[in-house]
Formats: sequence, C-alpha cells, structure tokens
Amino acid sequence: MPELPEVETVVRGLRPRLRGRRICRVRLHQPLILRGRRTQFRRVVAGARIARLERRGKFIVFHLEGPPNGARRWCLIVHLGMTGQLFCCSPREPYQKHTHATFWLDTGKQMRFRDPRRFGRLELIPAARLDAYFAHFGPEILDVPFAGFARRFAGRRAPVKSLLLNQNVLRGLGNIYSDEVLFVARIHPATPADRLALPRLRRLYAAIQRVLHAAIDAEGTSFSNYVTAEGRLGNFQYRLRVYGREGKSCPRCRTPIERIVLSARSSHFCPRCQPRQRRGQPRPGPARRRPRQPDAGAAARGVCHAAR
DNA sequence: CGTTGAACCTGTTTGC
DNA sequence: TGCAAACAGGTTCAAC
Repeated sequence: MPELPEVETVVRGLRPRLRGRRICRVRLHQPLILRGRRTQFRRVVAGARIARLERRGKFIVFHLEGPPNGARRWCLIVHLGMTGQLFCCSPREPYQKHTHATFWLDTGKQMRFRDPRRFGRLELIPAARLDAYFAHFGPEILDVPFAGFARRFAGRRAPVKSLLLNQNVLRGLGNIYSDEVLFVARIHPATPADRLALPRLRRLYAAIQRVLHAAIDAEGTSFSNYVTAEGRLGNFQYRLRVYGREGKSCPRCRTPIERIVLSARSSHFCPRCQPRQRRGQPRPGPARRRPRQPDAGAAARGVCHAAR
C-alpha cells in the first residue's frame, strides 16, 4: 500500500500527536515484526521521549531520547510493508485483527501498528547508525537534483520501470506511482533506462515531482488497507490514470490501457501515449548496432550519455 | 556487478 | 455455491 505519498501523509498526521511525547509502555503482540532483540526494544522504547519524526523514502524514523537509564539516543524505524497501518487512537478503541504492537503515550492515547500481511517491520538502532542504515539506498526522490537523477540511469539496461521501483537507485516510488509517472512522462515502462535521452529524462523527472506532490496533497491512494494517521482514507485513487485500469480507456486518447509484467510486478500503460520509442527518433537496429566498447568514463561523466 | 525471480504473509477477487 | 488459482501498494536474498 504505502509509497512515498502515503508514508508522508502518515508522518504528517502522527507528528503533532507524537512530537515531544513520552512512550509510557509498549507491547508487541506479534514478536516476528520486530527485527533485533525484543528485550532491548522494550527496555529502550518504554519511557523514551519522541524528539521528532521523519520520513526517509518509505521508512518512518522516530528519534528517541532516553530512557532515563541511558544517555544513548535511538531511532525506531518503521516500515509499513504492503498493508501496514500506524495510527493514534483511544485505548478504548476495539482492537482490530492483525494489530501487532501497541504504544501507550503520556497523552493517554495509543499508537497502534497493524499489518495483515506482516511485510512491515519495526527496528531499533542507535541514532549514530542511522545514516549508515540508509547508506545503500539511493537519494530521496523529491530532493535529488536533476543531474543526480539522470546519473542514476547511466549504464543501466534494465527497464526504466524496474529502476524506478529499485530503492537502491532512488527511494520513494512504488508500483502505483511508477506507472502514473511513466504515463505522465509518456514513456513505455519497458524502455531500457539508458535509452532515455535528455528530453525524456527531463519529462520523467518533472512527472515524478508533479505526481508525487499531487498525491501528497490528496493524502495518498487508498484501496483496501491504507489509512492516514487519523484513520481517514486517501483521495488519490480517484485520480489514477493507468494503475489498475487495464482494459479501460486512456484518459488522454481513449485507447484501452494495457498491462504487462516487469520484475514480477504489474505495469499499466497506454500503448498509444507511451510507445516504445517516439516516431522519427532513430533507434539503432539490432543488425546495425555498433559494438560499443566498454567505457568506464561514461558513468563518471553522468548525463552525457543521454545526450547522444 | 547488474538483473531476475522466488520467498515472505494474509486477504480478496476471479474463474471454473 | 464451492473451491482453487491468481493477485495485491514492498523488501530481501539467492542464483544467473
């Protein structure tokens, strides 16, 4: 469920309820969702103060101070997986099935973590290790400048859709918004990433910013599971143009939307608006392709390859 | 190294 | 209606 807009919406909803508050008590109903030691988790989290919250890619990071017995600072990292929910409610609220953790707050409220499919994870790490934890991920997709964005596609032959999903390349996009972004940018999802020349790369970059900001404004996309921190549904599901619309007509040209599988994930696109390559743009045919010498300098030069 | 596909889970929808 | 298969917003790890 949760991609960048959904996670951002959850963090924005939780922040005013949690910042500066203390966690009085914690209980794990399903220990398997925790990575690392359970005793340490309980010892550190119970009594800790939540100094601040942030989103990194699709992860939620709680910066914890305390507990009183230790000077160390910790980060509680939460990933919502596919069906995870993190929300505040009254202790009197009936427990829903698949609620895996409860945090009692000094406000008298609770924060609960619920996740039917159990792909979500909680993890506690020392604050000093936070940057190392995220080091192998790509840059934040809404913060990366265009040059850095373009560099990520250099020398990559995988389908552009697969790269957009790969959090080690750029972090934040998932299956829904990758399809939406490629539609807006008019790029076929199976296009090899290093075949995108500058104009299409710029369209892709602009589409990402546009679609993600619009989705954040709409508080995300709700199908069955996703809810905001207040338990409300998002609104972007009414504005999806290709995702989940196989066989329905393209909002731009009325051609039926098609679905293909890439990296074992569904990709939805308009075959007319998103052709494999634009007409009039020469493509090296297989028979006439010049054998390219291995060129280590290409990656270092960044976007130059895309301008050819 | 880059890329693909299976595995991890439960719930819902689809098709016979 | 009943049942099985297919599919679902993500990540990780093994294998090629």
